[in-house]
This record gives sequence, C-alpha cells and structure tokens, in this order.
Amino acid sequence: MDDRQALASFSALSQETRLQVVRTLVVAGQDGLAAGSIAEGLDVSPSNLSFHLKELGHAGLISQRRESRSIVYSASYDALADLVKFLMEDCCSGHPGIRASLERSEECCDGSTKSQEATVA
Amino acid sequence: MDDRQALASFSALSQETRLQVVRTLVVAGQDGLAAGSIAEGLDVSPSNLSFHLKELGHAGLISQRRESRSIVYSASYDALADLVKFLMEDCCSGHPGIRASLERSEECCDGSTKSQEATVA
DNA sequence: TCAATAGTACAAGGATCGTTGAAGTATGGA
DNA sequence: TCCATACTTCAACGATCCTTGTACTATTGA
Repeated sequence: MDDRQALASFSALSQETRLQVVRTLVVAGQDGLAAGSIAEGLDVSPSNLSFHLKELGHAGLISQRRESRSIVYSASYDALADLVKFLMEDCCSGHPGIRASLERSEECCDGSTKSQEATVA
Repeated sequence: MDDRQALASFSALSQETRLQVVRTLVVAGQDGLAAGSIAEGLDVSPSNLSFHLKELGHAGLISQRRESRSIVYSASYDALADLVKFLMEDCCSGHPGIRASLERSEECCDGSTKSQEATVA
C-alpha cells in the first residue's frame, strides 16, 4: 500500500458516520448489507449515506454489487488488513516492541463472532 | 481506545505532511527531533509545521519537551500501537483470518532499524 | 540589556468537507 | 405502461481545514 492510498483510507475513517459504516459492514461479513439497511441501522438519510459510501468506495475500503433493487455493500477486508500493515510498518520501523504488545491482545479474535475459523495458510 | 480518539488519530494521519512527520519521528526513536530539524527535513515552513505538530499533539500521537531553545518532539508509540489495535479489532470482529495474514508479514520488524530488541514481556 | 535564535500564535484567504433537500436513474410488480 | 421502491446525483450553503505571512514569546549569549 502506498502513501496515497493510506492517506485516502485514513481520511475515509476520520469521519464518525463512515467509521460506523465500516464497522457495521465488517460485522455483517462477506454477505454485506443493502444501503437501506445501513442507513436504517445508523439513522442517516439515504442521500447522506450515499455520499459517505462513495467516499469509502474511493478509498477502496468497501465494495458494492447490485442485487435486484438494492445495492449491497461489503467491507474490503484486504484493504483493511493492508492498512493495519501500513500502520504497523510505520510503528515497527522505530520500535519493534510494539508487535510484542500487539501479540499479547489475541483476545480480539476469540471472542464475539466465531463464525469463521481462521484460515491459517 | 475509544472512537473519539480513533477518529482524531485517523484525522491527524489523513494529511500528507502530518503522516510524514509521524514517520520521521517514529524513525527518529525515543530521542525525538527538534521542530527545526523536522521542518528542514520535510521542507515545510516553521509556522506550517507548528500547525501540524499541534494537530498531532491533540490527537495524542506525539509528545513534546523543551530542550534549551529547541522544542523536541517524539512519537507516542503507545498511541500508535493503540490505533493498530483499534483497527485490528474492527477487522477481526468479522474476519479472524486477517490476523493470520498479518502474522505472515513478520519481516517488517527484522529489517532496517535493529537498534532496540523487542521487549517481549 | 540587546540582539539572535527557535518556535508558537494569530488573522485572513482559499480550498475542501459534510449536510440537506430536490431531482434523476434503475429495477420490479401490477 | 405506470407506479413504487431503492438509491444516487446535484446544487447550495455553512463549517472546517490548510497555507501564508506577520507578530509574539522563550531562551541564550554578548
């Protein structure tokens, strides 16, 4: 991931509604959610949500597909992982200990959504 | 880390000059760098840099101390690590596989700056 | 105390962002 | 074909952000 894309991603995530959208879609999983469902869940106007979805799309953090009348959005897990990596590389380059500190917080994956097993390649 | 702080951090990092400042300070290590050195390295006016340093300070991503005439800035590694964690929790909550994908990129810590050993607590 | 150095603070401007409401586009059913 | 549904696009406006230059503050040395 290059700086340009990282900047776009940070910018996209620096807005409350958009951060909530991403979280909602991440939790929703691969199936995604229709724009209407997201708007309802977050209590945002369709027009406003559409604006923010476009921003997230530009940053590459979400993708969309049409499904009958609805447009279904889903999180781009790869892009999110790339962003984590980008951030970690910037951290690590001066302070390797951070990785250790991160590895101690394994709980994040073992708790709530145990729907998919980790595909350790 | 709560949403408010994450939003502030993302916002701070969504600007090119500030991203470069953070990277510069991360590479500089615990000793930090004087404002003047940063300004020189990045070719930004003192006044403009000061503005961006304040933003980064508000977000908690850097800290400062006076040293004679200079004001020395350094990266807040804890805040950066918290941000990585925040992002990973949002990712993982729908997609545990990401952690695996991240663990495959260990190289990031083993390369360039081997100045400090990882303090695996 | 005076001058030089190192930064910060402030004001003004242009640029970008976020919200709103109204109008436009695609899909599906009667 | 006509209407309803599900979204998106557009224009307008206020709010915020970034840059620039000038003024101000703190520290040091003569």
